[in-house]
Amino acid sequence: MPVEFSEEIRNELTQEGRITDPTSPKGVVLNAAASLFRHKGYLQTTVRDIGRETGILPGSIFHHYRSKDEILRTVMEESIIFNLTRMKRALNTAGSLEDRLRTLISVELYAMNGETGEAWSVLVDEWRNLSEEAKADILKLREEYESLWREVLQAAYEEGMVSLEPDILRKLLAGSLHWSATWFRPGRGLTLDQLTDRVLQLVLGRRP
Amino acid sequence: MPVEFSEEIRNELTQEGRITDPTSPKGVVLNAAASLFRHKGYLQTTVRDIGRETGILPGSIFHHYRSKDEILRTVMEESIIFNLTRMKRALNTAGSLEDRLRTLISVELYAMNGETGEAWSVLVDEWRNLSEEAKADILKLREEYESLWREVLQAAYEEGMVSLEPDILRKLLAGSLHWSATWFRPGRGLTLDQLTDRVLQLVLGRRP
Amino acid sequence: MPVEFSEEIRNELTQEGRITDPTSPKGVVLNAAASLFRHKGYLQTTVRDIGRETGILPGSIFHHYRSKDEILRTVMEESIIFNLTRMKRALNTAGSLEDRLRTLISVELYAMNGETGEAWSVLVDEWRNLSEEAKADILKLREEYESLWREVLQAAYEEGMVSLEPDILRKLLAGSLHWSATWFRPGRGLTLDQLTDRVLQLVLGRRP
Amino acid sequence: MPVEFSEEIRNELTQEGRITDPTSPKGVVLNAAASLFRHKGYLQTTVRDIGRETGILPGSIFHHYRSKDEILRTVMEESIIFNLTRMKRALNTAGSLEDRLRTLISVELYAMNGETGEAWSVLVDEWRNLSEEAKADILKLREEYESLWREVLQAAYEEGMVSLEPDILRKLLAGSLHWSATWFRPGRGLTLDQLTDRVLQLVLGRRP
DNA sequence: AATGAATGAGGGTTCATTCAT
DNA sequence: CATGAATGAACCCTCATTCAT
Repeated sequence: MPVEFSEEIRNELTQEGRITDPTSPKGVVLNAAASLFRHKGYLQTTVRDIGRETGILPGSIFHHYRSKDEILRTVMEESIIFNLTRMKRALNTAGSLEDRLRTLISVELYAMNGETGEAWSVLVDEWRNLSEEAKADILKLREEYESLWREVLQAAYEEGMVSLEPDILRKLLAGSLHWSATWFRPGRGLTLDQLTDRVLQLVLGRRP
Repeated sequence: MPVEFSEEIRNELTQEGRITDPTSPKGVVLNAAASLFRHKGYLQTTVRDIGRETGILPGSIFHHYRSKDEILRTVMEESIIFNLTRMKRALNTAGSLEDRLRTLISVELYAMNGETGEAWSVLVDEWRNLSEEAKADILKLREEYESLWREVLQAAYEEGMVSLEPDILRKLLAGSLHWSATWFRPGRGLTLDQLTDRVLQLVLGRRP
Repeated sequence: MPVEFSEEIRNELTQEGRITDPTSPKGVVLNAAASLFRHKGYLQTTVRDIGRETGILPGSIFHHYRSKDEILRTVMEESIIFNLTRMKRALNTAGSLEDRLRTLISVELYAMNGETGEAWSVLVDEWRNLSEEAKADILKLREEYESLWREVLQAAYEEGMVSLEPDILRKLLAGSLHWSATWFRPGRGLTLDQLTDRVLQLVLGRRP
Repeated sequence: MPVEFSEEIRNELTQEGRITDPTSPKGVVLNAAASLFRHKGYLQTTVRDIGRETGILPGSIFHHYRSKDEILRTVMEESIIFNLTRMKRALNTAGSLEDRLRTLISVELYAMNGETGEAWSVLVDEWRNLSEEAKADILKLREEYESLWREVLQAAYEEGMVSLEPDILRKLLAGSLHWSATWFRPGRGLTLDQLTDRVLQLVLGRRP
C-alpha cells in the first residue's frame, strides 16, 4: 500500500531539508499556494489571494519567496521530490512485475488525487507558466521519475505482459492518470484502489 | 477516413450560419485567437495580440465580439459544433461496432491534433477561464458529443468487446486522447492513424 | 542673440518630426515630466504625479510612452536635439573667435536657465537614472555637442586667447554653467546676458 | 599641503565627540552609507544594501540611526564638520592672499575627490533628498564654510587680484569644483595639485 | 465599421520601518 | 543590542474595455 508511510517520508524529507516544513510560514504559504494554483490557476491567483488565505500580508510573502514564480517552482519541486521518494520506496517493496506495474499506477493516482494532489496537479497543469530557468531544474527530477516508469514498462513489454510499446503506453497512461484529477472525487463512486485496478485492467487487457 | 470531408462540412455549416465564415473578419479573428489561446494560453493572450496577428486594431475587435470571453466561447462552441458534425457523419459511415469504436478514437485524435486542433485543445484546456453563462451553453453540446461515445462503449461492453465499464473507460480514454496534444507532432514518429491503432489496441486488449 | 529664433527652430524641428509637438498629448506629458523631474527628481516623480499635472490618468500615459524611462530618455533627447540645433545656428552667425566663445557660453546658459532649462538640467542631473540603452543613444548627441565646444576652445588656445588646455577648461566651465541652475533666478540679480559676460571674463582673464 | 594632518584632525574630532568613531558600528554604517549614496544615489540605496555592505542586519541599523534620513544627515554633517575644520587649519598656515586662495581651492578639491570624497559629494548631490529639519541644521555649517570663501575672495577682489565680484566668482568656482567629481580620477591625467593650479590659473587670469 | 486615445482597476514587487523574541 | 519576520503604502506597469471621432 503505497501511501501508508507518507507521513514518515514527509518528516524525513523535512528533516533533511529537502522539503519545507509545512508548519513554518514558508510551508503555510506553499500549501495555500498549491491549493489556490490548482483551483483558480496560477495566473488567476494573486499574491494577495495567498496572503488572504494564510493571514500573511502580501508584502510579507516576499520575505519568504523572491517572486511568485519561485513559489510555483517550489510547489512543483517539492511535490516531485516527495512523490519520487514515495515511488522509489513503494517500488522497493513491490515483488512481481505486475506488482510493480500496479505500484506505478497506484502511486501516481495518489499523487494526483490524494493529499498531495494539489501540488502534483499544479506540476502538470501550470508547466507553461514556469520561468525557463525553473523548468530546467525541475525537468531533471521529472526525468528521473519517468525513468522509473520506463524501466517497468520495458520489462513488461519484453515479457509480453503488455503489448504496446513502452513509450507510447506511458504517454497514454500519463494522460489517463492526469485527467483523473478533473473527475475523480474521493468518497463518490470508485475508491482510488478500485480505480487503480481499472487502469491495470486496461493495461493488461484482462482482469488483474 | 474521418477527415476527408472536412472542407465540405465546414462549407455547409458556414452556409447554415452555424459557424463563422473563416474569411470574414469575425472568422479571421476567431482563427487567430484559437491559435494564440492554444500556444500562449487564454489569459496570456491579450486583445492586442489578436489585433496584431490579424491586422485589426484592438478597438475594432469589440465591434465583432462583445468581450474577450465571447471570443473564447465562440472558439469553443464552433469547435465542438464542427467536430460533433464530423463525428456524426463518420459514425454513419462506419459499419461494425469495432469500426465505430475506431471512428470515435480517430475523429477525436484528429480534432485534437489535426487542422482544428487549436480550437479543440482550447476547448479542453481553457474551460476554467470561461464565464459561467458560456459554460452552460457549451455544456449541452459537450453532452451531446459524449453521448455518442457512451452509446458505442455501452454496446461494446455488453458484447464483451471491452471489459471496462463505459463511463470509466471513456474517462481514461479522454485523458489519453487529450494528452496527445502535449506530445504528438505530425511527421515525427507515429502518424495519427497509427496512433489510433495503438489506442484501439489498448481498448480491445489485443491487436485490432 | 542666440535665443531669438527659438520659436522658429522649435517649429521647424516639430515639423521635421525630430521633436514632439508641445501641444500634443505626448508633448504635454513631456513638458510636465521635464518640470517634475527637475524639481522633484526623476525617482521622486511618480507616473501619477505626471498624470495629476497633465490631467491624464496614469494608465493613459503608457499609451504614449512605453515606460517611465522612455519619458526620461525623450526629455533628454529632445532637449539636446533642440539645443544642439540652436547652438549650431548661433555659431553660424557668430563672427570673431571671441564671439564664438561668447555664443557657446550664452547658449548653454540659456539652455540651462531659459525656457528649456527644465529639460536641459534633467539631462545633466538624471543621467544616472537612465537605462543603459538610452544612454548609448544620447551619448552620440552629447558628443556632437561637445565637439562644438572643443573646436572653439582649441582655436582660442592656439591663438593664446585662453591659457588653459581646452579639455580641462571645458570641464571647469561645464561645472560652472551647470551649477548656475542651482542659484540663478531670472529677474533677480544678474540677467543671463550679464552672467554670460562674467563667465567670458573669467575665461579670457579680462573684461571682454 | 592641506591634507597632511587629516588623520590627526579626524582623531581629535572623534575624541571631542563631534564625529563618529569610524571603527564603531555607527561609524562603519556611516562610511558604507556614504560610499553607497555616492555611487548608487541615496534613493537607490536601500537599508538592506547598507546592511549587506557592513554585515549588519537591516533591523539592527535602526538601533544606531532613527531613520535612513538620519544616516544621510549624519554623513553630510560630519563631512562638513571635518572639512570645515581642515579648511580652517589649512588657512591658518597659509601666508599670502594667493596662498589662501590656493588653499581654498585645494582643500575643496580634496574634500570632493580625496579620502572624504564620498561623503562630500553626497553633501552636494543629495541635498534635495534631505528632510527639511536636517537641512536647517546643516545649512548653518555650510554658511560658516562659505564665509571662509567669501572673506578671501572679497580681499582678493579689493586688491585687484581677481576681477569678478566675490559672490559670483564663488558660484562659478563652486560649480567647477563640484563637477570635478564627475570626471576626475586619481592616477589618470592630472593630479589634484595640478588641477588646483589650473583652477587658480583660471581665477587669477594668469599662471600662478 | 473602424480608429486609437483614454480609462481605471488591479497586478507583482519594493522597501523603510516596527517589534516580539 | 541584535535579529529577522512582518507590515503596508506606494511604485511602475498591464490590459480589457469604452467612446468620441
